[in-house]
Amino acid sequence: MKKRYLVTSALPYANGPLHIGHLAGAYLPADIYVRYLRLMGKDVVFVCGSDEHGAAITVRARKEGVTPREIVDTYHAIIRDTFQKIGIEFDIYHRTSEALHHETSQDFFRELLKNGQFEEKESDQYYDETAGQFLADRYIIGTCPVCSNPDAYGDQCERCGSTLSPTQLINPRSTLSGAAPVMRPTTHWYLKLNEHEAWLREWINTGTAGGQTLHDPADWKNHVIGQCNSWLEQGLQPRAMTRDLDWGVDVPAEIPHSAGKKLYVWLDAPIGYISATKQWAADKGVAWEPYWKSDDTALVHFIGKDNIVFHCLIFPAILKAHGDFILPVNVPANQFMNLEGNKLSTSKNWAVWVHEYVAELPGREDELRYNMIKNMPEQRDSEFTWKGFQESTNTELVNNLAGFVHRVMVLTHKNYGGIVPAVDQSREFRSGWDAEQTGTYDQELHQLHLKLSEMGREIEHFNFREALRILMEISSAGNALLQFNEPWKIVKDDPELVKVVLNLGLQYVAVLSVASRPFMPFAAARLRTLLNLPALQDRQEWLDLLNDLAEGNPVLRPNHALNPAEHLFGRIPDELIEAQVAKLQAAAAAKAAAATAPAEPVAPRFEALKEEIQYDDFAQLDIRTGTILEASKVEKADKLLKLTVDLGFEQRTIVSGIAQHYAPEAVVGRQVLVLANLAPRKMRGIESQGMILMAEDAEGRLSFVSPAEGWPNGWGVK
RNA sequence: GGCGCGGUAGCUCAGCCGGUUAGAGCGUAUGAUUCAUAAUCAUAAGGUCGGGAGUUCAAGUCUCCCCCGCGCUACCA
Repeated sequence: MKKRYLVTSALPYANGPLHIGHLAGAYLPADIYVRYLRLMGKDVVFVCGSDEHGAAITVRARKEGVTPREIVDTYHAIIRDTFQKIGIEFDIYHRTSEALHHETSQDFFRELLKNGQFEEKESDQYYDETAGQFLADRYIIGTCPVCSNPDAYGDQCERCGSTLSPTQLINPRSTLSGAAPVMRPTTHWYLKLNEHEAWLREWINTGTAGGQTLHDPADWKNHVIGQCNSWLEQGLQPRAMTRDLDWGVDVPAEIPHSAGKKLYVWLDAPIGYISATKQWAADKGVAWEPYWKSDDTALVHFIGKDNIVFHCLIFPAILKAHGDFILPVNVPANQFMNLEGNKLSTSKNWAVWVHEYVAELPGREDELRYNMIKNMPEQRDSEFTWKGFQESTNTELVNNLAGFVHRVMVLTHKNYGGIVPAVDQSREFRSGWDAEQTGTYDQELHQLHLKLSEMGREIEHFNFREALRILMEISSAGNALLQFNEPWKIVKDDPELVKVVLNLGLQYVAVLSVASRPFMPFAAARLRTLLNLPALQDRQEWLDLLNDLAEGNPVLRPNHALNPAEHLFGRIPDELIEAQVAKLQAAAAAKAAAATAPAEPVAPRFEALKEEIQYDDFAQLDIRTGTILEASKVEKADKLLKLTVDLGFEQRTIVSGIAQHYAPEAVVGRQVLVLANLAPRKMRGIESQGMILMAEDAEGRLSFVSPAEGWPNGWGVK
């Protein structure tokens, strides 16, 4: 293992909140890894931050009539808060809008320029002559060539998901002025990636660079290496590192032609890792360089699969081009997590938003973490379902884990008043790991040692699901230990054996209190409290535990007093997941409805006037004031409400087609106008004795028309 | 269109460089048990390893073709 670790998670883009896919992809795995390293006493820094630049943010700001700064401030706060609540514990959560980051990125640009890594190239880009500026891809909309969506963006069509370039759009227009953009030449700095191709190929496939072996490619995931080779085989092309943008890091002003140019995301976001480290070091009063420039540091990037080539090829090329910097020792990219059979989609609002989860299911952070780790998309895309979430919580966390802890605690309280009993370590009993085997105290502690080190090994190799499985194996073995030895039964005949079994059961729980922390930090803390052990401080408690177990030292000493038994987890009732599923579907349906609604407000088209009539024609209508007394839905009718209306001199039953606009309870007490001499008519078996007058607009919205408040019922309208 | 990664029990997923009867958790069935949030433990049933062909003494594991999912990428209107 290396001397120190620098762990990064992909910077979340600050124009929206986090969903479970983000969590499962880049943040939870990193958090597990880092928490484990801390418990092993390693020197580790875990950095992240908001990625706050780019056209998508300015587009959104324009649409909402606010400044880009307001957008990023809002989401930066939400995201930071969400991480904290779900227990993702960064050493620093920075942001790319900080001055420190701008300086760091600009220094990188200067250094690369000085090293001759760039070539200036001219290309044609769309330009808005009215607004007087070049247009980022996002600023151009037009008809999608694939699905004919008239409002596709220049980089992507949000309806069909196609990746586009602005030149593919049919009838492109600028979102700034609405004008058709024109092509105009512009100059940018291109990183000569082609010159880095050879060493990147060797580094990816053999782990060696500059004659030095830096990592073992066998430790990298298949899909990561495959994706990189896919790119390498097509040949790397120079890539623009600057853009014509209005929200980002300026190309340093002293450089000719820099006016109006911003650093493109690849010279911005990943360098955010470095800026964050610098800020952390400054806050802490330590040097940042060893974490980025020392061979005995392991740099690990946690990302989603969409980010592979940038973290495995482009960013390493940038680091190498700069010189001094180390390369990542691994980039354990995860695949994607789907939701209830469909891809997560922000634009379709098909997502479980983490900030909503922590608000709606407070105190259940670990239940989500557990299910996400259990289904983490480590090797391929995986799936989150609310039903699965309920099952994993109820069967594994509540039944197995919490059940085991509770029965050991209860039995100890019942038999020994909550005091850890002293034991005769020579006694043999049935091992929890094998019903056929007898075990001794020493052997069981040794077995726990093996399981704990096995878990550590899996975590070190980014096999978090497997590590979690072993955690549950310890709990199951604990349950079996009780089951095989039946302390509740033998307590009368062989009290000494009961002491051994329960003491050992408590050692299992103590091991769980440490081993569960990387995965379920909140539950781990509760376990420490139950056992009356000090809270974990990330001071190599895992390592100490390994050593103690190896030497046969129990974690909980005889006569140690426990706290009262409490349940570690609570069941998730059916209603809770039904509500979440309904919410998910409603949100998606609302979004779909909004998408099909006319995109632009069309000029209102009033109905043509009807044929002229005489006063006598009007006088035939007997319109009266009335008040709705009762209202109820008509069965098997979507639109109908059955109303009882007071006309002063009598009450009428009136069936009215307003159910889709008004809930029954919302119309009771309402004053209305009633066409009182309309011939009765049966609707859905109910005779309607009149008609409620409503105003209706072009979109079919309805509104009651009524006399002024407090007007008596039964009087005519002239 | 090209490239990459996947397609394994009802469900969610492991299976490294080819080698005894293909694994785990959940679910199901049966039995045991009652300390514990109708929890726990044991046993069993269940898969022609996407389809086809080939290499090999031997293939889920290698090669080729096809189908499906996902990702990256090209090009065209």
